[in-house]
Amino acid sequence: MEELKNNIIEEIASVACIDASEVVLEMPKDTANGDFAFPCFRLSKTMRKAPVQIAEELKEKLIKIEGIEKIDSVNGYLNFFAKKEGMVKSVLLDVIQNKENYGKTNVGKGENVVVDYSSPNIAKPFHIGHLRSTVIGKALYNIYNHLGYNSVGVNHLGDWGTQFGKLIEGYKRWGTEYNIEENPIDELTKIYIRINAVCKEDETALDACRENFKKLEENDPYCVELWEKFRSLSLKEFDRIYKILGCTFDSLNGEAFYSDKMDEVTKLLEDSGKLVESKGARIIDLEAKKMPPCIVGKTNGSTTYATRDLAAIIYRARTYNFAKAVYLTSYEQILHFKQVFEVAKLLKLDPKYTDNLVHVPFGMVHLKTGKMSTREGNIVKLEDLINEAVAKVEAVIEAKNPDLEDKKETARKIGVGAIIFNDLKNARIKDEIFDLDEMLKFEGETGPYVQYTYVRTQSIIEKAGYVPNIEEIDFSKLEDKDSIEVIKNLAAFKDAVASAAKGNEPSVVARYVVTLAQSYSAFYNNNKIMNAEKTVKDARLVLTIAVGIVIKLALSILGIECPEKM
RNA sequence: GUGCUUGUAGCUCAGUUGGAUAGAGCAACGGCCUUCUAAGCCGUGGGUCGGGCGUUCGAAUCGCUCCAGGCACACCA
Repeated sequence: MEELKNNIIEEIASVACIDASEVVLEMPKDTANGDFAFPCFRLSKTMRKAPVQIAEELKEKLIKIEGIEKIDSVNGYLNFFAKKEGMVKSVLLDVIQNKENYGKTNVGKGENVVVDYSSPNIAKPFHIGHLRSTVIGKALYNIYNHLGYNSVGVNHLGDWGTQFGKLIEGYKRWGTEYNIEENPIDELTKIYIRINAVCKEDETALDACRENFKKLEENDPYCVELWEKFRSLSLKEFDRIYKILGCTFDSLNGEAFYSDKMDEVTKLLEDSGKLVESKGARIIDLEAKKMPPCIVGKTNGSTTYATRDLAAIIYRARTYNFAKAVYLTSYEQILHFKQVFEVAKLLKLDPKYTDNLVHVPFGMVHLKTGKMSTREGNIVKLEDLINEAVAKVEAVIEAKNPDLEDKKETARKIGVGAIIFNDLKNARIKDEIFDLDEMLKFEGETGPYVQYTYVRTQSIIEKAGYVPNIEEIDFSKLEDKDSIEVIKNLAAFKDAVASAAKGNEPSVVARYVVTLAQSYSAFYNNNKIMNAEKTVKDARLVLTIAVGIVIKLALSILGIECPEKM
């Protein structure tokens, strides 16, 4: 398909005497306008002719292009009609021969991309707000891998900061009232909410919390012991959730990991001569960049989130020699990362690192009642959501396919898939209003719909009971409109992945796989496979196999599993 | 107040580097299961692309401006 496109581009370039980079081809929405189109309008200025005339002249000169059977000139457009059989053959061979490696490239040249994602706060519930960072990050991780990068997934745990001073203070005051061994996160959350309420009323309590954190930074044994306890109990719970989501990390180095790496940051910033004192705090002034100052040292001497992020940049540059480092957080932190990335330029790192720090912000999940806040206690825990989704899927299975084997496992894959897909299908910057009913719809542009389409392909392959020899397929049997639509969508996979990486936007792949599934469903409804004449049946089977491969591949890139039956 | 961001069908959203008649899903209505899984398919209705001005052969897309929502803006992360 790319080859065909390149042929056309080269021919146009040579005939029109322009550079190939100036030839931009489109894929017309309406198939009546061909498979590729070249708008001649932009040439009209330099060539001093009407677009229609240019198109006509180019058409006359373009005598023969490999793989093209017809060229039309319509209203200033040059429309190219591909030889269907060749196009069908090249696409299907590509998919069938490469299987799950279809569309893999080596543009990443094995270089490391650090993906900083998920990053929940220790001792707080893993709620539906954390889901976005986790699923978008995981998808980007897979997307970069597919493009030949080596992704490094870092869960930058929120395991440091004043919040631990608060928890320690709360535990000191009322620790015996709560059973944190039994139900760590829920109980710690109660303590957290309670101490926050106290701090709101009582400034001295807040000071005590800050003092606790300072002690923690200074390795006070009591504080460290409590911190370790909170951390390990929380991680145990997170592990359970990551397992359900099929999520793994290459590093769990959170903020605490950098607590002993701050001095170097401070030293480097001092050396830069840009570190100044202001109102008792140590800051980098960013007025020249039209930003508020970046605070790297608090009045009481302890560090900030920014300092730890700077230490992390140094550490990751040295450890991973990254080609790119992407950070997944909600858009609340846009300014923070702008500041940190600016200050990072003062750390004397090779610019190849500091020029490739990318914050990837995403929209927030709101409840109908407003913003979620652990402090206020109005959150939806992810695990509760997953349980509801799986329960609903189980009910659907019971109604539609009660004889299904492995109902529980299938329900898990579908329920979790529905939740993940729902979070990935829209542009990441969009806010989301949490609506359980909306989330648990399994019809239309949803995860279960795509999975269902995959299951249909597998069902047909199973029923056929054989795999046709690709060498013997008569690809001319797939020249009907439905088949061609599927073929074009199969070919579009590579662009979808590339464009998702370019914009750090997994929704492109999610949209893509829906489109592929839709085109196959239409094909499936309009064309009988099993009882077609043998050569037709074989050709359609190969198409079906290819669709199965690409749907499964695309979903796996999105971090979604496919049941074989449902 | 400053900066960023969002605004497209009743609802949720797509819309390639500006291109041909602005597309899906949901909801509504009407069809399609004695034949490969109806979690499906086909059809109908539904649009001042927030408003205005501008650039251009051509604007949902680019620029300016206004309106509306959201977020951030010194010791939370």
